[in-house]
Amino acid sequence: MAIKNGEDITLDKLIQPGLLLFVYIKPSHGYELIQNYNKLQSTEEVEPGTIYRNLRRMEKNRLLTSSWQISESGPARRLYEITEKGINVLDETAAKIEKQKLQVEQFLSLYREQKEQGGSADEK
Amino acid sequence: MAIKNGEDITLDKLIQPGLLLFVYIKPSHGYELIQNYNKLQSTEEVEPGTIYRNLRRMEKNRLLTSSWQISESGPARRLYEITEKGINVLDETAAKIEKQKLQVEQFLSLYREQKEQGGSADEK
DNA sequence: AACTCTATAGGCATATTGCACATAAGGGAG
DNA sequence: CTCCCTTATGTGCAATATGCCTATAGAGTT
Repeated sequence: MAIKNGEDITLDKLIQPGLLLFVYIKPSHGYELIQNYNKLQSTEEVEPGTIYRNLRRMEKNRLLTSSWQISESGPARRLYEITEKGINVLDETAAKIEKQKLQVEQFLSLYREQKEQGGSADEK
Repeated sequence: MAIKNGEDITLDKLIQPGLLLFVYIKPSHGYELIQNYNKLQSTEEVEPGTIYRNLRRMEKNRLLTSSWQISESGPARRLYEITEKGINVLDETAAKIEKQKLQVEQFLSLYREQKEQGGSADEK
């Protein structure tokens, strides 16, 4: 979460973990990852610029490597592949996400609990 | 996720949703919320400064209201209560978090699927 | 020549955090 | 009384990440 307005509460979009996983499944380039990401994930769309910057960042951090591929049609594309380090980080991140899932479930169960109990007596 | 190092992938800590829910359950002040938050949630600890700033921000956005309470022992504390708007935002946020849970589950299932299939032939 | 699609990327303003530090009340030890 | 610890709230600064907009460029179509 970053800019926008500060008014509404935004949630994590798992950009880096998602990209890392996609590239792990199949080496790919930015434009394709944008398509995949925005079709698969059930959240708001992510800016192309954000995707590209995250890919460059992950390459800088040696989670990915890239090489230019000349395609028969259209401009050259940067093909990303995951590194050993990237796989390790992916594994660690998956573990963190499991914890986050617990956290999310904890939030939702607390929320529902409160809605059920407080809802009847405190009907406004 | 914000500062730190840029090296490792950080996940959302649900600070605002968590605080909003806690205050919804019981009006409370910052110091107490820090204790609750850092004890209940299964993630890394959150800076006191971050908690206080989020509370002030949510008050500015009219999700919370605060009033000074003088306690018998120790300095005055700012007691936060949730507003109507805050409850609405909490409800909306809970809906978003349900979606995020799906997203998280989607990530984990894709991840495990890939680990099982790729794992046997590619044992490091 | 103009337009569209593919493909990558940077500038700028804004938002948020981590770390450190400041402030302040009250209580206990010496 | 002074020093220190706990409670309690907050700010300044640098760093980081994103949204929105714009630039660049190859290749094919009209």
